[in-house]
Amino acid sequence: MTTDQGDGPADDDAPPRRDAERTRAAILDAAIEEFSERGLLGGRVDAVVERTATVKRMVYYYFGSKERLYQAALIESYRRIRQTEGALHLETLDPDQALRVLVRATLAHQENNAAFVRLVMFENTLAGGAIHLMGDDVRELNHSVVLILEDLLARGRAAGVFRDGPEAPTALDLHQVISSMAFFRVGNRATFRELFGRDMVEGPERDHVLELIETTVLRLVLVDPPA
Amino acid sequence: MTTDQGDGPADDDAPPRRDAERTRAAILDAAIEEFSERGLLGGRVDAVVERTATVKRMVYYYFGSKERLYQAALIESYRRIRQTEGALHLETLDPDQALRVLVRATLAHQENNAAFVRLVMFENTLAGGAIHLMGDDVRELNHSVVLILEDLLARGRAAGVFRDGPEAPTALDLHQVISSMAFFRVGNRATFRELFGRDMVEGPERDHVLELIETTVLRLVLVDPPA
Amino acid sequence: MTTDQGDGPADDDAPPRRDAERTRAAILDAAIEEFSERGLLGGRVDAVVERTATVKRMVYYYFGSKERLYQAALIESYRRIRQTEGALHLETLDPDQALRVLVRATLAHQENNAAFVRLVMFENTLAGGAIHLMGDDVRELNHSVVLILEDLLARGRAAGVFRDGPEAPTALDLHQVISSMAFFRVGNRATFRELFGRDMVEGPERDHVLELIETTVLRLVLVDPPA
Amino acid sequence: MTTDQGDGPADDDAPPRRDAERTRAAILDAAIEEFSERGLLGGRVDAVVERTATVKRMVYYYFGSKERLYQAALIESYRRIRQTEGALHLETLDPDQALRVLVRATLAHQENNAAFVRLVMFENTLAGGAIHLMGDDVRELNHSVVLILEDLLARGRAAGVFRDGPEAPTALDLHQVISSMAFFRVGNRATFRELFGRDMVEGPERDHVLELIETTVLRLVLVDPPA
DNA sequence: GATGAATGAGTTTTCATTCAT
DNA sequence: TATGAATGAAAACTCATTCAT
Repeated sequence: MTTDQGDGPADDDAPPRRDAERTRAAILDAAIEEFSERGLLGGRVDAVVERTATVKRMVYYYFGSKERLYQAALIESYRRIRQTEGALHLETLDPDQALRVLVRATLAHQENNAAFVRLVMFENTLAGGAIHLMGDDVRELNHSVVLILEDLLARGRAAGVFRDGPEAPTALDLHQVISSMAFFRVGNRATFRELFGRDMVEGPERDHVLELIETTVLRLVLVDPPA
Repeated sequence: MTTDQGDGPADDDAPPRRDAERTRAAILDAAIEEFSERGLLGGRVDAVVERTATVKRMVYYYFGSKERLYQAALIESYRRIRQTEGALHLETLDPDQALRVLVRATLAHQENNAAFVRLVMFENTLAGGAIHLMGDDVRELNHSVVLILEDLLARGRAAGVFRDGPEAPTALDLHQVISSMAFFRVGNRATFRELFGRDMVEGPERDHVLELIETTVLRLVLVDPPA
Repeated sequence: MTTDQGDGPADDDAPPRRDAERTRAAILDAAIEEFSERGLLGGRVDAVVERTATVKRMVYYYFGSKERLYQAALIESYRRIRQTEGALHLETLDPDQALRVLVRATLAHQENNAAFVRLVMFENTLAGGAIHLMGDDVRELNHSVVLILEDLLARGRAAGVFRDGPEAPTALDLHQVISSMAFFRVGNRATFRELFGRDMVEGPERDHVLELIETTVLRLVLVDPPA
Repeated sequence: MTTDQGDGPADDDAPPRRDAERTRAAILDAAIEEFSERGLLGGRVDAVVERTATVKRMVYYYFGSKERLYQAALIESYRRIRQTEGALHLETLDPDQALRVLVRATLAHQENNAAFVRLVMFENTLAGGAIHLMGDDVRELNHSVVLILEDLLARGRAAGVFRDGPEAPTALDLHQVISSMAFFRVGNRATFRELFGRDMVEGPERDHVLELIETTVLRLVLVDPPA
């Protein structure tokens, strides 16, 4: 996103190349790791630096404070997600198939971005809650998911396969349900495995869990769910 | 947990005598608050004590270390839940009604015990995850919910109102789905409100959200869900 | 020394028998252990109590303070040594044989009373040094060893087997040499073994070390030492 | 150990610049003093720092923990001894003269390095004993003394002045005997003075004690000791 | 831009000792 | 005489941040 690797341009002859950006990016990477593992309060600036080739002073040079570094890590995390999404081309699929694909994609995505999930969990545990999320772009980004769902629902209702009427779930409802189960799967994995012996992310029960979540969502919207 | 052991006298209103149990319980209460607000890493022993009439030394007198206090707080939190549960008498209700009541009770409970939810979230964010939950009693306690669900499912299937067969959800499946949505509602409330403008816990959308969750669970198990 | 075990007298019918003395003695025993392992500064009152059936308050009841308890432990330790000594009947042996016996007895004694040796070492490491040894009885007790040596030396000189004259060692000289080697053997055992691989107290080199020390002392006083 | 690494400039009298080595060395010096006076358990990090121009934080910056600082002090102490030794040129002296010089040098050395003796005493009083001495360099260093003694003994035996045969003392034997008396003189000085009125280190009996120790060692090895 | 040394305020933990019964 | 609870002072250790080069 920021580093300019490889095909790089212009001033390659200046001995200290764009090390600035590289250093900044390296710190950010390390911060995402550190904070996603221990949160804002538990994460240590020293630990961030140790994951890096630079020294502590640079953190303050580039980010000013631990808190601002945390915020930068959070935003960067959201940004990376946006890149991954989008390319599902759900509009070419039947509504119910499209919904299945979306659910599976969401699950896969959070599975591959546990760091992101953890960051959001930490964010929610902070006093005021969600304080560091400022920025309309983040809000806008997340809204796009709702738009996709809205289109999906409209097509499904038009086709008569999705429920309609005042009782039927809205796009935001669907997003809430999907997010709930996707988050819980990754975020509460440890506790759930410890207490009930089920690993929702890896191992033999993984497929069953994915099926379960997909089914739950589909039965919520389908007019005529399969037995 | 409370005082008045056996031979204890009547005058409970006497000036606060030296009372080990009372002191211990007060520290534990304060710890649940503090840790649920800031987590193990963020919580401070000083802050725990400030919520109390005792001094810091007593924390170490009774609990040994900050970590052991945290663990005690976690276990006590689980214990309190058990007390609330159980008294629902679900066996006297029709299966589908019973399931509705159970869902609503779970939602209400977590709503009233945000501290508990937050503690579990913090627990899941810790390195190894769920490390502090050791103790079979906690595991056993949580298992009771699954047993209740199993009975419920059996009755519903016998009555022909709940789905049956290899595709049908198990008791643990149901528990996972219910927990997912109950946890997300309380645990991710801040982020969700910030990003989508919906407050899942209080305010005008509260009822809609409760309906949504109940419907999601019911449609998952009902053979013939209402339109 | 203090406890009154068994053949005990008088008021045996009073239900709480001489528990006072028993408690005091138990604390003293525990204190000797604790302080000989960790010294005055390193020893903890809690640890003393844990080696006992009583509680911490009793330490203060009987001894007033940690320091006074330490002092009591030190004195008691010296007292116990006195009991062991004395019964060697060296006067019935030839002077050189008597000296050999005395050396061996000293070595054996310190080997069996590592706690005592350690207490003395700790005492010497304390700031002022030997501050807690006050009491003429202790001084007198130790002087008895010198008297024994003086008698021994006189007999040996009279018999012409021990060196005489201004160059010859005095009784105190002998005591110093014997004590040096006896103390070092027990007190510096760990370091010496670590650095030179020789265990001076146990194992295959033990006999050699005992021989060495005996020889060193004997050659110092004998007029005509064996080749 | 000292500063002025390589490119360093000339002005050594400039105001105390930021100098890592200097700070580290100052802390180490202070630690040797503090720990030799009070031991690992009794020594306080605050007290170490007070002997210094730096602050407590630096102890942890450079040494990590109190225990590691103690260990560094112990090793540094051993290192300093090595520097003092070696330059005796014993090989140019007659064997018996050389042994006398070595004994006197050892005594003088420990007299001038009471801190070292005390550190070793403390080390021996610690639970496991000599635990902090790890490091082959320390072991190797100490072994050099034995090598010197071995050379000395060989020369003396060849010259017919030192005892030979299975009964004769080994180099390690000699080292043990010398160390015993040198250690006792400094380490048990306080107790010995208190109990027997003899100050082995200073005062009128000093010379007598040095003579005594020298004689004891010499008579152990000489074939034909003087009357 | 980059770097290692330095720092002060805070945080957990320990420990001898006293209180109330 | 015995006991468990309580406590304040001090100790070890941590951490975000800044200084000097």
